[in-house]
Amino acid sequence: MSPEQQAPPRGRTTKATTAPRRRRDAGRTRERLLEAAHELFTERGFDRTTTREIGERAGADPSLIARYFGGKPQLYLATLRAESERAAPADLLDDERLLGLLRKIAQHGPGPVTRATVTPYSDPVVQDAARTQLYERLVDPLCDHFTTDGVPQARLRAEIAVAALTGIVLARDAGTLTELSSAAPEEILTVVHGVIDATARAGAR
Amino acid sequence: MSPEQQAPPRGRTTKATTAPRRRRDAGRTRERLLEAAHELFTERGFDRTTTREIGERAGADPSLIARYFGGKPQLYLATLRAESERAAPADLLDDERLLGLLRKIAQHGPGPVTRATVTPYSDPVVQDAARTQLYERLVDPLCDHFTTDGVPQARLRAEIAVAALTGIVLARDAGTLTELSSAAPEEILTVVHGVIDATARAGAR
DNA sequence: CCCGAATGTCATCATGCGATGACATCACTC
DNA sequence: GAGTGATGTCATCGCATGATGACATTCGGG
Repeated sequence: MSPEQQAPPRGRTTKATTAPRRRRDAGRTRERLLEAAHELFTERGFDRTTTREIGERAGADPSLIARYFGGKPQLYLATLRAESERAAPADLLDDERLLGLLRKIAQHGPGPVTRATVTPYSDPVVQDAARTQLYERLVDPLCDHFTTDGVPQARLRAEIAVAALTGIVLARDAGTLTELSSAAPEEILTVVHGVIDATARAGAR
Repeated sequence: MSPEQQAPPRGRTTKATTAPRRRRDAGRTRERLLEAAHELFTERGFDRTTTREIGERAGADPSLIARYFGGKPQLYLATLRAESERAAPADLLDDERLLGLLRKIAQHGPGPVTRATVTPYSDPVVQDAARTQLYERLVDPLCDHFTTDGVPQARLRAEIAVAALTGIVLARDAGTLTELSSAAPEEILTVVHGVIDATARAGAR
């Protein structure tokens, strides 16, 4: 077909140093699979993502998913773990951090954890892992904040705040609500902040 | 196999009156399929629901779905239409109506329209139909309210309010956030109202 | 240089899905 | 009561998916 697809442009690496430069590198392949999986799970959710797609994007054979991770659900779990190591707990009450979060999501899409908030997954293990992440990163920090501020029903209100934020972020990503989807993070920051703030103040006025 | 599965317990209906009592009734079967589909689409979403399940719950053969509706996507569309005929536009700013909405959702689960807000569907026709419903029933009424109240960015804010509400309702249904899921509609009404209210007031303080 | 393990590729299987069409059964009209 | 279209049942197809194992290739150590 395409002339591009010629013989591998291999520089015949003179065997070179016994350096980490390997053409076959399981570790690297594993990483690429993980990355591709994270992207696709983020874009389409767990169910709509196929192992073949993951393999294609990672430039690896789908069968390696089974070999390296055990299967698609285990790959998903690995994705969650990787995400949790990278991301620090977010302070939703800090405008700057909130804006950062919105920007990051606008750029990279909501994470699998976010999606799991509103979409129950088939595999209970997967569902549970996602929930743990959600609490550690969003609910608990906000709940602590509310508690120290003397907000009643701190936990319930924190959960409502996170749920509302999740809805906003996911709707933005889904494109169902046109103006919301096309608005820049800065444009919605004020309102989103107001929403989160309202969960703390409602009724206590 | 099982003794239960004996000859059809047919009461030999003496032919009886020429009354509407028919053993074969396409209209009724269609209805049952529609009901079952609505329930299942509501519980698990479009993708996770199979035509065989729908048939089983409806007590009808799955092949009738193709015959009566054209296929699974068309059945989904019929579900949306049926839902739209039943449900009137909801006024999210009225506490009583909002409570009624929350109660209804707590009882029957969120409708397919609600779910479509945050989960893009594969079929664009389906997605579009869901969006139309969403605007007519929730966004537009709220937007009008905001406009007459002189709220700036009425449309954007209305969309954010609907998105937030959707997140709350779906998270409640998903069971991911424990306290939110177990709370009664009355318990969260105040906070939810505050959230919607906040979309109008934020920044204009 | 050679061997065994690690790594990657490929063909294939089993399963579940939606769809289709052939066939059986019923209901209504004449 | 015979015929005809409507209605329901069943077997099966084609397709996509995740998984599996056989095979090919490469790497690294002896």
